[in-house]
Amino acid sequence: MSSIKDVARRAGVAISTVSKALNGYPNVSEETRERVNEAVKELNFTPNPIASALSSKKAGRVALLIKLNTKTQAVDEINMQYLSGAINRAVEKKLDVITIFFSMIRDWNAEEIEDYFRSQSIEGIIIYGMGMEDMVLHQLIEEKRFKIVVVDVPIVNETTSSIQVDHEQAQYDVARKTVLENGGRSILYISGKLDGYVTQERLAGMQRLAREEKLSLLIKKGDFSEKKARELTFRYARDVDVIVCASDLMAIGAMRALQEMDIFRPVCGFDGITLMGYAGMQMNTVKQDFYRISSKAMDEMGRLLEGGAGRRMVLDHQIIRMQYQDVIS
Amino acid sequence: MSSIKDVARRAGVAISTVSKALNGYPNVSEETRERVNEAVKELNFTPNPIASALSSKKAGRVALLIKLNTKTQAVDEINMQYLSGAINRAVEKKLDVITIFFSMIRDWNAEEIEDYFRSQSIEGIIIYGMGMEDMVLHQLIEEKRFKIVVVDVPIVNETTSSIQVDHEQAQYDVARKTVLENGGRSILYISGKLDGYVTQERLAGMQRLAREEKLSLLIKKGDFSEKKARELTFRYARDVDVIVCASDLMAIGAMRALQEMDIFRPVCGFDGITLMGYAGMQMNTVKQDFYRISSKAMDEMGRLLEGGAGRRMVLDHQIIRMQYQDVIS
DNA sequence: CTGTTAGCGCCTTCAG
DNA sequence: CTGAAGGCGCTAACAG
Repeated sequence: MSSIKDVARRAGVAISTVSKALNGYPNVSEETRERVNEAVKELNFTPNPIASALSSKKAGRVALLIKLNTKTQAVDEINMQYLSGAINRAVEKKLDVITIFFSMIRDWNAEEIEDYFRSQSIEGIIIYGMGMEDMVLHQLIEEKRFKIVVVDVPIVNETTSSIQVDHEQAQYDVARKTVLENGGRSILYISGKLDGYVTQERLAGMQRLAREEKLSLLIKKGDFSEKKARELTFRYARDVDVIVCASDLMAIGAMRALQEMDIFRPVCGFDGITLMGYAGMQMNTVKQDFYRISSKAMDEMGRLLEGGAGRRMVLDHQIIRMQYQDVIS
Repeated sequence: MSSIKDVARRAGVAISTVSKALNGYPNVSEETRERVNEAVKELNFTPNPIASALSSKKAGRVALLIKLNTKTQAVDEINMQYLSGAINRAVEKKLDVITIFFSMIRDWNAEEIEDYFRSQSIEGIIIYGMGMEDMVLHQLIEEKRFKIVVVDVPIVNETTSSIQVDHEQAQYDVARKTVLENGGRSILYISGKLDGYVTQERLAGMQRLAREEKLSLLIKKGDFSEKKARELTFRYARDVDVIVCASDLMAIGAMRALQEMDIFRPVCGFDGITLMGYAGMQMNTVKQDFYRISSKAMDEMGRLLEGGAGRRMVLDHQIIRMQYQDVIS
């Protein structure tokens, strides 16, 4: 491993000059810059990021904080999309990324969490799947000691940006399409967990549609659980014309229940996960591009780290019809 | 952020003494150790891993190299299990982990890959999903410049350990159970990609069973593709009594084809993924505990980093019957 | 058992 | 535009 010193000697310049040349400082003549670059090539030199971080006090490390659903791995594909989107983008931006699972810090208080991140030289955190009940995370955001990007949570401050699709509009769109395609005046809406931010937004979208289209709306809490959606469907499906679910998983549960009841009701979901196809069902759903959302989140993190202020970002969504053919390979 | 210097002053000892006390060196009196610990508490001190890494030249960083299946996200749960198993274990062992996707380094040559890892101060690599065709990875292993743990690839040298379940035996077990439960003398075996290591092992297990039980065996290449398994089933299912697939995904494809053909043949899979349940099928499969495999891989990495020699590790497996009830939440 | 002294590889003023 | 010098926070011999 050659060091910057070797490069300096090889190029016949001082160490500091090499540093400047490599880091694109303006005050280096084109000639020396070239000489340095040559030396770098010849020695196959790669700068040591550890030394660089220590010296400049900028590690450029960001943590991806992910909440794994322990109940079902069916939605792992969402997290995997999040991970790959963020990581690939981070490589391009030369940021260092570490992945942290929620379960690890679940029982820590805000101070412990902060210490841990500090001890890991982490400057930024991208948070996926945060709920209203995650008090310590709220605290972390409020304290503004880290640059934070929250996905699907509408909180913004000087050091915090938020990114998400418009859940209200998306829920409105997918439900509207489903109702228009199939007809029907009464709807069973199976919502998510009440402490989730997106739950409220999606619910609002559904309510707006009901208001505008003068539909009767029966709202039940499904907690994003396939099982609950299944039970709710058994109980209420006969009384309504259409079933709108706040997640694909619940939509699958509802659909299965309908099959067992041997009655038909149009169902729509939310997320656009592959599983949908495997479950052998066809239905409308909202396709969120998790990979892209996460890429953008990392871009935004780059901005924050460079001193930008927090802001709100809303990405677009699509309404699609998912089926088996789409997922088979 | 207080530094070791502050702690030293506060405790009234030298910097190096603090370092020794904190890193559990033996030659520090109980008394000073206590004083140091107190000072640490009072100052809320957390050691700076960057400085430590630079000084000791041990970053303790390991990379998780993961091959994402771009065709179907249905198996993301496997990778997610791998990731969480390794990461959680790494935290306990105070190792730094970064995740790297195969796609990123796909077109690099061995030297570029090595430079990249070096530049990232990575000392160890855990490789998931490596195939025989991945020449650069083989080169990386042979060059022995990194500590490597390969999952599901039986290669071992001084700096490389391998870890996996006994695929030969597992395939034998699951196929045997399925044949015994259902009867039948002729088998269609839908194998994986021929350039995969596990493919060969599983095939060998199937062949051993056929030999021992005097079964007739029709072997077809399914490439781990659900679609291919589906096509092969349409074509050959009528001629056999049982269908054994080298992966759950292919088993699902086979099962669906059978449903469309409206004939029954027992099918068994391999992996034990949740999707199996969602597909609404019941069948025998091999349950691999990916989380545990990955934890063990990280343990083994710890051993290698401390100077241990590479070795082969084989974990146990289970034969289970997976069904919808098992996966619903 | 404790303190002193060099660095680790790089960045960053500050003179020249 | 270039070079010298002083750290960043910590570890690791080596003296004492």
